[in-house]
Amino acid sequence: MTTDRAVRIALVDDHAIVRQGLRSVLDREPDLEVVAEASTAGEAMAVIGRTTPSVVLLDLKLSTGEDSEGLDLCARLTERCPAVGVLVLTTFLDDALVMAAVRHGARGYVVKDVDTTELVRAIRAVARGESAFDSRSAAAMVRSVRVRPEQPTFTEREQKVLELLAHGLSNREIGGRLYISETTVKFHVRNIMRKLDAASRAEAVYEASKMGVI
Amino acid sequence: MTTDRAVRIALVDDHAIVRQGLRSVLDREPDLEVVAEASTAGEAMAVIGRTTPSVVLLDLKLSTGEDSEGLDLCARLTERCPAVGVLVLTTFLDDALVMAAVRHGARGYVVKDVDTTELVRAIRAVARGESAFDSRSAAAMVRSVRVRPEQPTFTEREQKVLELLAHGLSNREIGGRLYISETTVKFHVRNIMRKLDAASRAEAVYEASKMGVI
DNA sequence: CGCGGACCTGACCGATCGGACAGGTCGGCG
DNA sequence: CGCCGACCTGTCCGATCGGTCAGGTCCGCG
Repeated sequence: MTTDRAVRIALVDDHAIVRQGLRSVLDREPDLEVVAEASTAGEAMAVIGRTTPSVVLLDLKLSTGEDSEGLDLCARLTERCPAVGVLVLTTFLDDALVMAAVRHGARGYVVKDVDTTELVRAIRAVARGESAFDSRSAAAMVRSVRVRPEQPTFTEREQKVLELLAHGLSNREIGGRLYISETTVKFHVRNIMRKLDAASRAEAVYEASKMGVI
Repeated sequence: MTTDRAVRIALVDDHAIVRQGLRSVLDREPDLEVVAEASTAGEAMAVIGRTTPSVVLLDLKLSTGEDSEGLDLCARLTERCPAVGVLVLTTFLDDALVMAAVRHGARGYVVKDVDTTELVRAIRAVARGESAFDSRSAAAMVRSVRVRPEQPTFTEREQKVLELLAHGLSNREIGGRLYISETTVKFHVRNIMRKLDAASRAEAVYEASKMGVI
């Protein structure tokens, strides 16, 4: 009768051996129950729809070797079944991949060589609706998000201009908003572009956005 | 003789009571040692330079009530002393603030009402050079990073144009790069702007960058 | 076999941009 | 005091953009 209280888990990994290993690890935990397995994205969608797990352990590298298949599955899963939490479980750590997984709806990211207690802890966290990242994955997110140290500094005025620039305002409109002339705005825009080494306002906005200045 | 192996900690919080509370909690852990306290940013910089802690517990809300003071301190700390790990410890959870802290060099973020074991675990993780976020902070990062579900889809061509757009190329240059005419590029740019509801290419790049399309 | 979608191309025009001049004020700092 | 940096203003011009017409091909889907 622990069934209705147990965390229902689906395993999505193209390696049967890995699934078997996970199953044996998780079977030792009385509150965890593996209710489904799948080796491909299509299979996963079908079986998950039937078995309604609360957590999906997903290896992004599926048969095709393309990450996109796993990411795509991740996005479709979280869209169709918002109740299920996707916990990505991969062999290698890739900074960009962590970010990509999160963008596609994953609620956690764990590298396969963490010890089992940490994996189990992550699963329980995701089941509770929380997020779970092992320390290296968290570090990867930090690296992806953190600004570069050589970040140029902007004056207050440039900062304001930059924000309005990003929102698509023309020089004249920015001038009106800041009570300065269009010419002055062009002056600031030029300085901004110079500092960011950008060839156009579009690139300036891109660089500034990347480094979190906006 | 545990001193040279202990994690040296600095407490930066403008409330003496909070510092006292933290100190009593951390004193119970034999491997943790509070070596410095500070209530203002200036004080913190001075005392941290002298006592060389490996972890700084930082409350972003300092006396001024402005987050910027704490963020600024965070940035200066991590710049001047890359060896110290800043673990942000705040009362309230603010999605934007988590991101801001990370951007300014923080290696962890914990809300004050976590239980002490989790706090201690986070401190040890940061001391080891790892990252540490409690589950709600991690969730905040996820929310900040995740794309909105209403994200428009771009055709392959639009995707390419968008990338070159972000790198500051003009329509003509993009056309040259993709072996299509300038007119065609303008056609794609218009569609991109329409999909992103942007008034200019600059705003289009900003929106696309925000949602991780580029 | 039509229909739509993605993709491609042309011409035209006013608005805007990017860059180059040439100025100005104000406060801080040596 | 003179210098510098942030900020402000102007004029001029060619390049580019944003928008609007008008067309076209190719392919998949009903």
